[in-house]
Formats: sequence, structure tokens, C-alpha cells
Amino acid sequence: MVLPNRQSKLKKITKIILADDHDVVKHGVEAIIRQNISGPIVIKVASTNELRNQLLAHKDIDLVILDIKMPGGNTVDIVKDIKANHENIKILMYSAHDEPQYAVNFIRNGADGYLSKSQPLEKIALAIKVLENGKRFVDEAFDEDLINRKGEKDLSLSNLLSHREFQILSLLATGKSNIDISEELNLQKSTVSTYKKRIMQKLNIDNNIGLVDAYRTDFKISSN
Amino acid sequence: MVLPNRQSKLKKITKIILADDHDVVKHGVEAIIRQNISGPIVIKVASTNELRNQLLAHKDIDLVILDIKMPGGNTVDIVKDIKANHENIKILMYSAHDEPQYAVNFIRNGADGYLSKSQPLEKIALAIKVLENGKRFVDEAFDEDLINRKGEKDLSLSNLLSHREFQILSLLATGKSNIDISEELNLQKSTVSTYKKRIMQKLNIDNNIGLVDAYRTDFKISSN
DNA sequence: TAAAAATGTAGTTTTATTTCTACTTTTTGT
DNA sequence: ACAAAAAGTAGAAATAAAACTACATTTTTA
Repeated sequence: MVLPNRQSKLKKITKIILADDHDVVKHGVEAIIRQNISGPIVIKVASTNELRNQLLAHKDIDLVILDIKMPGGNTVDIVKDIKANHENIKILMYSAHDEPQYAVNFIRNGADGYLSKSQPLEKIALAIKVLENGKRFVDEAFDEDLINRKGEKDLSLSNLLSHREFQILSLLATGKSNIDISEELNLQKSTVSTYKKRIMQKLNIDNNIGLVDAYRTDFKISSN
Repeated sequence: MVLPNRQSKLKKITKIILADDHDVVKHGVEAIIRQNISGPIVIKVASTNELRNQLLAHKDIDLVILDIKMPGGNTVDIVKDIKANHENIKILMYSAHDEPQYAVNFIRNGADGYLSKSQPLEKIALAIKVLENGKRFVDEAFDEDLINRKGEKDLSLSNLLSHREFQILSLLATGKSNIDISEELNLQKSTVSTYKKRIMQKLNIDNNIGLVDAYRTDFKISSN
């Protein structure tokens, strides 16, 4: 996947959706926005469903500030969706996780920024200004290099693994045994083993736990 | 473990430590406190270490508002510690997790209240008032019954499992194999297996993933 | 487009884990 | 204080998983 060019048309950000399941977070963010930006409209939602509804209801959203973990699921997909259907809505991921891999993944899938919740709240205002100028905002902590460097590889697991491998990983992640899986997929046990080994090789992980963690975060995160 | 009597001496809450690794959360909570309580002192910390330091530095803390998940680890232990050493500091757990089991566990280990971050922020003010009156505050959502009912059992894993069992679970949770563990602890492989089986029985879990999830959340949470 | 790499699949062998059983030592309940 | 339950430990047998090897098919790539 090639990183898209972010020098899109500049437009003042005035209508914002704040998506986070925690009321405190929404309060905090809204407060800082109101202090720093003149008269923005802020819509608050607490789930991916609500978010989708609001996106349908309002045609002129400029920015979505999106918690990476929300009830209702896979926020990577939401990011892809939004970018596919409303290309000039900016997306700022706001996350409880500091691992740079997360940031990489979201950015590669279309998010325009990534900010950690542990950062000073004021950075939100900064981030918005940066986005407003058509640039990408990624916390220094995440070493923007990491995101630009390394060619154009998509580091998400579904891309790193073959379909079959990913499928098997997903079954492993639910706690199924090799045998369960071989039956479910009508394969030999040894075949499942081979897949598992290849997955582990590709991800450079050598135990089930790591595999599951990788699956859940959709990343190869060294857990040692 | 028997629930302690919470009708302790009433004292106005004026000095509060806010422990949370997310700046937004601290901002939001501080704001709501300042709006609702006259002139409290609010000390903010972002890790369990800082928390311990501030507890040493200030002798007159009335309340600790504590994120259940913080860098530096096991907050159940912190709760126990605080209650053991400063019996009139109140503790309000503030959590991103809605599972009642969490609440139960913290309350049983000495916390005076449990509030979910997804609840309206204003509830913080309410909770503080309740605590100030010497009562326990638990979100209605968690059905206080659950906490009082069911005898006096401590549902935390370290209590449910024997020392050895817990020790082995903790090693399993790091991804170690039975053999690794048997070597590390100088046991037969079969012994490790036996422990593992007993742990699984006790927790009613039948795969490694569930085991690790249980360990990480310090609870038996059915993951199906 | 030919060669190289990746993918989908298994058989066989080696190794690890589970099961079943059992025995001793602690702990607990009455 | 004594029986019952829980905890700590293993050996042997049964079962499952991992490693190694192998071989068609696709897919990439130089």
C-alpha cells in the first residue's frame, strides 16, 4: 500500500465528531477544543455505530477524533470506510496505546494523525492545527520515520500472512486446538502445524500467547 | 475475606490524588472536581511509583482516585497497601472496564468505590460525596448485590488458586512451555501438567488463551 | 517468461502435553 | 482432634503438537 499524498485542500476545521466510549475523555477533549478553536461544532459519540450514524446524518464533518478501541469493534475498518466514502474528512486517532506499531497501522490505512492519551491534552489542539494545514500529525514519540521508512509495506497481519495463514491464526486466537482446526477446515493435523509454524516464522514469535497477542492487536508486537 | 465496616469517621475530602496515566482523564476529572467541591487540593500522578511517592510526601491525603490499569502494575496490590498503611484514605477506582468482577475484586480488597469511565463524568462528584459520608460507592450498573452477596469469597485468582498454582499460571502467561516451567521450578513435566489441569478445572477454562486472559485480568472471565 | 519465492497440503518422526492414577503433606472444617 | 479436603508431587500410558521433509500450484520478480 502506498501512502497517499496528504497535501489535500486546506479547509478550516469547524465540525468535529468525537468518538470515545469514555465520558471523561470526551469532556476533556471537548474542553481543550473549545479553548483553542473558535466556535466549533462538536458531536460526541460512544460507539462505532453511533459514529456511522452521525457520519450519515451530517454531510459536512471535517474531523473525526477516534479512540482506537471502542465498543463495536475494529476501528481500522472504520478508518478505511471513512476514507473510502468521505475523502476529505480528517481522522485523528486518539489512543491509550503507545506502541508505535499501532500508529503505523492506522496511518497506513488512512488516518491523518495519531496521538496518545498519555500526552498532554494540549497536543490535541496542536494536532488539529497541523491537520488543518493539510499535514499529517504523529506524535514525535513515534518517530515519524518509522512510518515513512521501510518502503510501503502494510504491516497489518492480514497483509503479512496469506489468507489461509490468517484464517488459521484467527482460529488459534479463539483458543482452538490444532485438531479442532484441522477438523473445521478439513485439513490434516500436520497441515495445521505447518501453517502455524510458518505464521510463527513470519511473525518471529515462538509461543501461542504471542500469537494471540499479535492477532488481537493486528500486529507483530514483540512481547518480550 | 470479610468486608470491612465502612462506617468510618466522616471527614471532608479536601486533598485528593488523581492517579491515571492519561492526561485527558486527569484533566476531565480535575475539572469536575473543581466545579463541585470547594477548593480541594488535587495532586496528579501518572504511575504507581509516583503515587507511592506522593503518598509518602503528603500525610493528609483524603482520597485517591485510581485508574485500575496503570503503568507500573498491579493496582490491587496498591489498594491493599494503601489500606494497610493509611486506613483513612479513601480509594475510588476509576476504570475503563465495565465487568462487575473487576469491581467486586477491588472492593473486596479495600477500595471504597468503583466507577466506570464510560459513566457520565458528573458521577465522580457524586461518588466523592458518597464517600465523604462514609459510605461505599459502586455504580448501580454493577448491582451492589453482586458485591455483598455470595458470602465472603475473594474472587481474585491469587486467592482462588494455591500459591504454586498461581505461580505456574503466571509462568504460563508469559508464554513459557510446560518444560520450561518444569526446569525453572525443578519439577517433573507431569507435575506442571497436573497443576495446569487443576488450574483449568478451578477456573473452568479449557485452553491456554483463556488461561492467559484470566491471568491478565486477574479474573475468571468466561471468554466465550 | 523463466527462475525464484510463496502457498497449500501431508506423511513420518520426534517431542511435548494430557490423562489417569497415586501417594504424601498441609490445611480446614466441625 | 480427627476426618475430609486441598495442595504438592510424579510415573506410565495415551494423545496432541511440532519438526522435518516433500511436492504440487500459484504468484512474484528479475
